[in-house]
Amino acid sequence: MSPKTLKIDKLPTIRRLPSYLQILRDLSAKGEEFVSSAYLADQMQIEAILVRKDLELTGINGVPRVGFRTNDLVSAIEKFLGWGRALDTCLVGAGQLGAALLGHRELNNFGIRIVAAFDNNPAKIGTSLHGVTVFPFSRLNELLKRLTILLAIVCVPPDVAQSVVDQLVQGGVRAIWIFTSANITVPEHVIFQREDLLSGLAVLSACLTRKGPVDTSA
Amino acid sequence: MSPKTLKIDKLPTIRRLPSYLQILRDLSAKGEEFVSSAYLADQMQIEAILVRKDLELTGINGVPRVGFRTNDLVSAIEKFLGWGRALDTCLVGAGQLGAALLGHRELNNFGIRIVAAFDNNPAKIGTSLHGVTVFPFSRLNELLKRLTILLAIVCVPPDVAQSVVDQLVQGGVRAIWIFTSANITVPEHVIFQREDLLSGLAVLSACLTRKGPVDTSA
DNA sequence: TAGATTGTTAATCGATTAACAATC
DNA sequence: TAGATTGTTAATCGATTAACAATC
Repeated sequence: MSPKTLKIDKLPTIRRLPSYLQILRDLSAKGEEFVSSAYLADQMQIEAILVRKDLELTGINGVPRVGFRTNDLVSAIEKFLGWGRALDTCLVGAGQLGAALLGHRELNNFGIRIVAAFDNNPAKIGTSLHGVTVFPFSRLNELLKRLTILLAIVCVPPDVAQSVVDQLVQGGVRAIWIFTSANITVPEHVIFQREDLLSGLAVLSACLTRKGPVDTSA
Repeated sequence: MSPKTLKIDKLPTIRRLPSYLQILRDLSAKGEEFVSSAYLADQMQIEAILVRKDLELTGINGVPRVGFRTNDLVSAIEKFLGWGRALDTCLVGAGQLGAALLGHRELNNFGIRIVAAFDNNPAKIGTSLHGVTVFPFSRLNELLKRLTILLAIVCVPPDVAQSVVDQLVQGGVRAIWIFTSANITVPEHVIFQREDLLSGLAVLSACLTRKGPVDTSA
């Protein structure tokens, strides 16, 4: 019954791929031809064996005593994630968080290109944020189809989130990345991923509390 | 050797606690005295048994045939996370993302209160963002100590991230929540949590790619 | 009492880690 | 060749799920 937010194999590994990619691109830019699992492990602050396991997923074989070919890993990861060519994406809800995402350089360097923004704030409609034009919600359906957008980023207030998502689905969107903590449902064929900022904070404050907030020893 | 980003028990459960809390507060506001694991499971889109396992961590016992006392759960979770009383926090880097976090209502309803912001942009220094004054970096150390800030949120560009973190540690900060994807190290006694936006997107695009981007069947 | 829901104990599943063989 | 690093296979660990007893 319960739709399960997203059921996919090797989730932890996939979540780490963008970090690998970032490191690998840096190395590549510096002209480093090879990289060892030990180096990546150090950068990622995980164990080397876990790196090797993760890289298995890319299908790239390393060379004993030498390491992995940096460029091969870069392209394999990009391919695995479908980030080879940037995916056209739209942003719904161009408030402060939405605008921050539009301007987020890393985001636009990795996998997606935001080609349109939607907001119902009259002051924003028609303006351009980080080079992306803001359209009213009323044009959502038309533009989704014209631009064949498969992935949408949603940053609207909780009370309109479900309605926005419904419109996106109607417009043919296949994947939704949502930053609103409302209870959303989508049809079977649509995938969605909620980004929950609070969960990271929870981990941090739980640790802080465990340690005792005023433990002043080293 | 490797410092391990954060080693803590029941991590997945802790990450879910804020979502529970949100739902429970809503129920509480509506005057619902009891809640069943089945209801929570439905809202969270997970299995009921997992909810019961999660709630074990709070130490609250349910009543067979009736459910859990909503208010008891709310306070137990708040207590567990140390969110009973808001923790004074500062924000370093009041760029677009930083400003968005400052204005993020949920964040300020849950566990933390941002009492100061720091940025080196002269145009921002001395102004107030969402009611929080922006100070220059040069006053970091002084204010951290005066305000006894234990937790800091970092939204600065990668190239200054380590230096900012070092200053925070020097100023007595014990926990750092960082939104920059640079390789950061902190001393043993400081905990930090990196928020990696890209990892959520990776999951989404990996799924989208697996399904085939133009699979137009139902 | 009967029945719904919790709590407990065991089973399963998957991720991480360890040990070591393979290889350039 | 010797040695460093990968790849493989097995062990461990922890999270989720299942089965069912306990209880109001």
